[in-house]
Amino acid sequence: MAGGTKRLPRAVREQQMLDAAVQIFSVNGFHETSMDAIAAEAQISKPMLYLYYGSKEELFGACLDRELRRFVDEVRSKIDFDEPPKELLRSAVLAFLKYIDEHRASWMVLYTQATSSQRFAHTVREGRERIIELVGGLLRSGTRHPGPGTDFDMMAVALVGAGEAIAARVSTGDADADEAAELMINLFWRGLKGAPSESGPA
Amino acid sequence: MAGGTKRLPRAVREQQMLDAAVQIFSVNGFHETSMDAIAAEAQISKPMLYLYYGSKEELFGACLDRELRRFVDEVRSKIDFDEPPKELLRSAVLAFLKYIDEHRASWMVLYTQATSSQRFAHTVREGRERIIELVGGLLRSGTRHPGPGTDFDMMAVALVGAGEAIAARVSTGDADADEAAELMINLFWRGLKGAPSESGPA
Amino acid sequence: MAGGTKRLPRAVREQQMLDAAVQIFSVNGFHETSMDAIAAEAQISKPMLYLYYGSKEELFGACLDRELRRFVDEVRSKIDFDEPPKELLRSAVLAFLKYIDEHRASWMVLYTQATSSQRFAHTVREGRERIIELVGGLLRSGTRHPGPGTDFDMMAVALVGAGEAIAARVSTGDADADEAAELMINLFWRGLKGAPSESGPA
Amino acid sequence: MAGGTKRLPRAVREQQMLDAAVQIFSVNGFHETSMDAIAAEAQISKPMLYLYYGSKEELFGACLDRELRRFVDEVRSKIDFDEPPKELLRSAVLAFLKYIDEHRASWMVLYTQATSSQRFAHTVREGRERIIELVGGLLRSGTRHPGPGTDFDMMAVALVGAGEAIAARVSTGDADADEAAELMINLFWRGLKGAPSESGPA
DNA sequence: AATGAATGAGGGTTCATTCAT
DNA sequence: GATGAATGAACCCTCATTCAT
Repeated sequence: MAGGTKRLPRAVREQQMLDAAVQIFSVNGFHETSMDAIAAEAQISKPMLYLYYGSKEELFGACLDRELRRFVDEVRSKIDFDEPPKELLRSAVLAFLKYIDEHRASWMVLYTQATSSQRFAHTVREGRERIIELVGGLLRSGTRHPGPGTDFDMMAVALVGAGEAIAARVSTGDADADEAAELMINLFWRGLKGAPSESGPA
Repeated sequence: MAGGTKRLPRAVREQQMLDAAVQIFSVNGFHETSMDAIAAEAQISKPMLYLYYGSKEELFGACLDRELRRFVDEVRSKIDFDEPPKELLRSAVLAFLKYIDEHRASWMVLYTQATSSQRFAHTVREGRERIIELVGGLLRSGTRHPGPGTDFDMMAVALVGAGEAIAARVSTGDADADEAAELMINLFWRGLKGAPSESGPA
Repeated sequence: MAGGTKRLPRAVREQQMLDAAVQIFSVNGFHETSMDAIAAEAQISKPMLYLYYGSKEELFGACLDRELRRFVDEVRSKIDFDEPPKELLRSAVLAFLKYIDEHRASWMVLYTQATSSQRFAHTVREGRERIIELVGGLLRSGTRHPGPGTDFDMMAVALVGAGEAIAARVSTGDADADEAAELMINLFWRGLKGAPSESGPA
Repeated sequence: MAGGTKRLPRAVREQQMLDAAVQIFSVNGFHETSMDAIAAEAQISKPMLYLYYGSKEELFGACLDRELRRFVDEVRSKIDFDEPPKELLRSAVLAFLKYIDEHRASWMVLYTQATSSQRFAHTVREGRERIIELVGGLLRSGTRHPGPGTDFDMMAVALVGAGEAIAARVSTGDADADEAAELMINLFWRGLKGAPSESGPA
């Protein structure tokens, strides 16, 4: 027949499927997405999905893995550890928010979806931990004389959490990536005391 | 008969059901929770759930409503707007984290679960907005001479996001509520520059 | 309390319930009617229905019995066996169609509903048989010299069937009871040969 | 693995399912038939029913459509409009009753069942109307000099109604198709006056 | 006499998953 | 290599029916 049956190398097929899966998962969420829908979006048959990924969960996991890796790689590539700390922080925050801004549908929602099922807490937590470690490292390396009890990791947790929240606003178009980055940097660098007005609270 | 099957007034049963539903939903998530499981947990029959709440979605919505209201009420009740700003901030952060700490299973996971289904984004978003407004108000009222472009709401978004991230750590037992509160307060009040060591980054 | 609990003599209650049941059954059909709906219509509680009628089926049966009896009684009362046959036939047909016309919602639909479940075939069939016997008797008594093979009962079956079909038209307002009666009488009395034109088919 | 589970082309399965559905629906009625029962009768799994027909209602509708079409086709094919009117009438009545006689379980009960749910009144009414139009056309074309007020359609309604009633007797085995046809033809052609005895009523 | 509270049982529907071709 | 055909297993929901008051 003319239409459907194309022979594609494995790698291409895999990406094609992941693209479709990410797309549909990000729109409908894990549970509300059917394998039929993904197969339809990928323009292949369902058994192919199972042949390549084994199960819906594994497919979703593969989506998470790819997107998280892409995200980490992207952000890593945008920062230069030789920069002075403040620039480093700015670069990282900007890279983070820019990535979110440019990959709304895929990453942000997928990230959200993943947290919904205990089954993927592992993957997401790991991804988030990697980011937190990255940020924690930034903080540690940027601090000349750290106090003995300074919990850089927990600070990184807060930073990343704030980043995610701001990112959610960015991803919905309710905030501008650049402005939000500036705000975050100021906020974290100088704290509430160092609000833009330079006057600070009492 | 032992003691299970009692005639209870409507109000009591309602709470009993909500308690069970919150418990199970928080552990398994919305989609992975069956009405059977909730009924079993509440030690009642399934039709009762439907008689009182109409559908699984409505039941989940009722859970959300109750927990969010409780949370907001609790935090609100713990802060005193007449305190000086720094104390105010401390009170709020502490109240927030304490609440999470004491209602791990229920609130935190339920909060997370709710974001998984597009259908409840509304409710959760509203709840979160109420909190953000609360925090935004704190900031506004605590700042003597705000700069003209100070975006208190976006700052509140960041703070709440950071709080949620820290809260997640608290809720999993990976952080102590009091210590985490202290860290957050310092972080936000003085920024990274004013890290506990008082020495700050380069 | 003020409102609900009224003491009514048994007979009154029974009729009140049957009225409600007939009303709802006739609108929604047997299977699509819930006992709740009937109780609500009758403004009593469900246990009362069960106390008086035992089950949904028995209640429906009671409805059928009452309506069928009323119908037969009504038609019987309108015809006078001393009239000449043609007048007798006219009276019967008219009484039949008039009754339908005046009890559309109740009888016609209930009659229809009843045929839907094997369980009530009995009651309905019996009722219909009584009518058919009545009509068959009319025919028999009206025929001076019946042929040996004349199957008056089967003729009555046909008459009643035609009557029901016409009645359905009457009950939906698509036919006028008087005109329809005239047509039926002519049709049956003279057959197609004796159509109104008096000319008849080839 | 005896021989049940075969891969069958779509068209074959469709008929197989309809056959089973007609069979079970006709015996138990719409509401009292479960999809499980139909699936069991068709020796397939329930999801197949849903894959092919979407819902119980649609499946029932498909049954109705097929059976009504078959019926109309069959009766139409058995009559020849070039015959003289009386023969035409006889052919039609015979074809009608023969069809019923040969398709008792399926058609007659299905026809009856369909009237039980408001949802299928439409389909059945349409089918009946088609038949009535057919008969009305027969009458019209068979009458040389119709009177101005002759309501052939209403006469057709009566004829079809009588036919259905007779058919019910035939379908239960309480009447012979041929004898019943003869009776109907005589009755309609000559009316009660022209009863078999040729003597007629007073 | 009357009812609010409660449930056992079952039906329609969907989906992830797997054969057989 | 690729797929149309098929299903087991659950899940949501409803309803006739019955206690306990």
